[in-house]
Amino acid sequence: MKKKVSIRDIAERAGVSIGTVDRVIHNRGRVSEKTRKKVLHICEEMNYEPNVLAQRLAADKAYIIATFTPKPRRDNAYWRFPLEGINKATEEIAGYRVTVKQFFFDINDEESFRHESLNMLVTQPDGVLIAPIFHREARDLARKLDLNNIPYVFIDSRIEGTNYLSYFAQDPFRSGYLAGRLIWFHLKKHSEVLVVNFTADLENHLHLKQREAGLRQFMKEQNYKGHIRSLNISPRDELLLSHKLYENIHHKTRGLFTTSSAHKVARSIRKIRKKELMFVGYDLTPDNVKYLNQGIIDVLLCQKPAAQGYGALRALFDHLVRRKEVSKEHPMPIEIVVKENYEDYSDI
Amino acid sequence: MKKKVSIRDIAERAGVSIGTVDRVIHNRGRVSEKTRKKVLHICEEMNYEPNVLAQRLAADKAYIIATFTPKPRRDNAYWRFPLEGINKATEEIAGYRVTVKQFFFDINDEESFRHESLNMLVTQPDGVLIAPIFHREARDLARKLDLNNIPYVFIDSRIEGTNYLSYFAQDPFRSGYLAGRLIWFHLKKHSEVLVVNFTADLENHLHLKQREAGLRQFMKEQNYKGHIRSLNISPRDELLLSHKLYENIHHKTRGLFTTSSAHKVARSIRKIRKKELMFVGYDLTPDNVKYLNQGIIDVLLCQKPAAQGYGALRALFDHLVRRKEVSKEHPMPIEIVVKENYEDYSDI
DNA sequence: TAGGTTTGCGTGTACGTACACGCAAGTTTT
DNA sequence: AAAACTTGCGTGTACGTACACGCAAACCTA
Repeated sequence: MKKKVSIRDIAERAGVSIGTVDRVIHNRGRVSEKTRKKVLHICEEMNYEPNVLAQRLAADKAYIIATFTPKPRRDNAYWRFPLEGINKATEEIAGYRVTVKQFFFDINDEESFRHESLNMLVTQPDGVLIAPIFHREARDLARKLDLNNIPYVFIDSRIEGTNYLSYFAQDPFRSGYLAGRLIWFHLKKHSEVLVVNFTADLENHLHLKQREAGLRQFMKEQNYKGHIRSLNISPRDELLLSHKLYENIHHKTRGLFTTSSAHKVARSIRKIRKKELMFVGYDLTPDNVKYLNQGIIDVLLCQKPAAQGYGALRALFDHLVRRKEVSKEHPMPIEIVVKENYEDYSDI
Repeated sequence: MKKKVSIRDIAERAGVSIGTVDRVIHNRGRVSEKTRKKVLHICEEMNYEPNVLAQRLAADKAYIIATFTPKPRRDNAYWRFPLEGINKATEEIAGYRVTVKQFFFDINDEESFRHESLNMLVTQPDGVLIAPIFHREARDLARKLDLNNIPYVFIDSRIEGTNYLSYFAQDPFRSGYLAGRLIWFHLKKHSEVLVVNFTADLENHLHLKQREAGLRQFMKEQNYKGHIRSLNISPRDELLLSHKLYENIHHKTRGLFTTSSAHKVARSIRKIRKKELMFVGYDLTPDNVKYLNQGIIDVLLCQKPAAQGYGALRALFDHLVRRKEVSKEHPMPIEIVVKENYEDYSDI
């Protein structure tokens, strides 16, 4: 194939040294206007494109990317998945002089977010991946990063009004809307649907609220006449869950939608006759998958957490190292997972 | 941060020259067993990983990758998608001295496959991506490539008994099995299911046959007592389709499964009352999506054709350029697509 | 006008790897 | 035993770019 032109070729043709060409290309100044024009013209003419390999090799800069996510724990298996994606991307970009440092905070403790974010900042990262669980604290962190001109990417959700490089998250309303469709397949004319929100403060977990809103919107658009009940229950009252469910599920109930922690609801309703009930929940955690396999849960909506971690890290890499344009928006697909295809989603 | 170890570091620690380390790493021989072991041991110990950039720069080889897929046409929109994935991957690896050349054949003409494959071979590609539509011809091509030690990757399906580097395709049986589950959600005790195979020769399109087999297997395992009809119709008899469908769909029919060309069936049954019928088909072609949006088709199973093209090209890149181990098996996930999330699948 | 600064350019080394070559010591062939 | 290989290793150059350094000539300052 036709050989690529190098700055040496340019230099030769222009009758100058490669140093001069280098200065022109990088706008380092100290070149006469006449020479500059000439070199640029020849670059154009010979269709010069820099050799990325040689650039990176010569630049020899070691990048540091920091990740900042909730610490995965037994009752919080979900956050292992983004880490898997992060680890995969880390492996792939090994050899490019990029160091990825992982930092964690406690998902139930705003203070740990503040504290650990400082630990992260002192490593002087060149880019940061953030799961902005705590709105206010995450916004403060974003501001600091903006001040220092450090690019950052959000996963899971995003903070409006910040200057993020990109985000990778699912639209909660749309996913609820889709859940509506799935339950709809199974409904009869006079059935009922039960929505379970497992949280103490629905207003502080807007994505759960939006999931429910999406489902109700769908039913409304279908002119569904049956009743849609909501059951909001705090994690503190977990012991009451079983009782509450029995109270709210009866022979007309043909749809069940949990906006989080599907496995807890699944455990409670194990004994209810199942073929009658279309049960849709979220996320492929091991606990949830167990009940999916048992046929208690029918569908799990997946937000591809591993892909989020993977994509976000690669976005930072593309931006920092490869200097490529990165798309600012990355709405994650809403994956429909049933017993028969959940294996497809066990890896990234 | 900790500097990456180079072969120089290895050489220093081992008390040999970098040339020796190079010979060990590349198995060029002419190194005493003792030295070899020592160097390898130190590589392990220092966790040496080659710098891809420097490797590529030094090798200074320009790779050629050829792709060989059906030419996308108006009645064959599907094959645009793999190309999109191929183009995306091509962009990503631009700058690594890799040239991707696309070759096409006519999906209805075995002769064009043979002919174009020769055109492809004369470019002396270093790796090939193949859509093995014609079993016998594809096998011949694979043999030639094997003889010349040119690695190749299959998409869409694979030819058993060949020495492919990797494949990216969906398991047709499993996808039919999954379709069974989806239709099952909608069935009543005494309903019927209709399966439509749109082909002249089911034996020559085994993946369609396997899709149907998967569905039947699922129903069998559920102890489904209702009837499952099969309607095999040749594309030549397309005009009869409408009539045949009316003949085979009646008030008890609550499931409709097309193993291909869903849009043609959809067009024919537009006028049949719909809410009663759960219609599952394959592939997100524009025609199919149109009927998905109109509510005629309920679910499309997607085999991620763009991801297949993308993954296959990257696999070749990883193998040739990055010399990384490539997984031989890449079963594609079976994506469940409904009206409410099809947009998520419009890009890669 | 001596001294300093700026402008404009070339040279040299480094990045990490591949590979051709060379050379001494040991081994086989004639 | 001389000639011809083989084994085991080191050296040197190339890949294309970045960047520090150096050095004239031109320009400015006091």
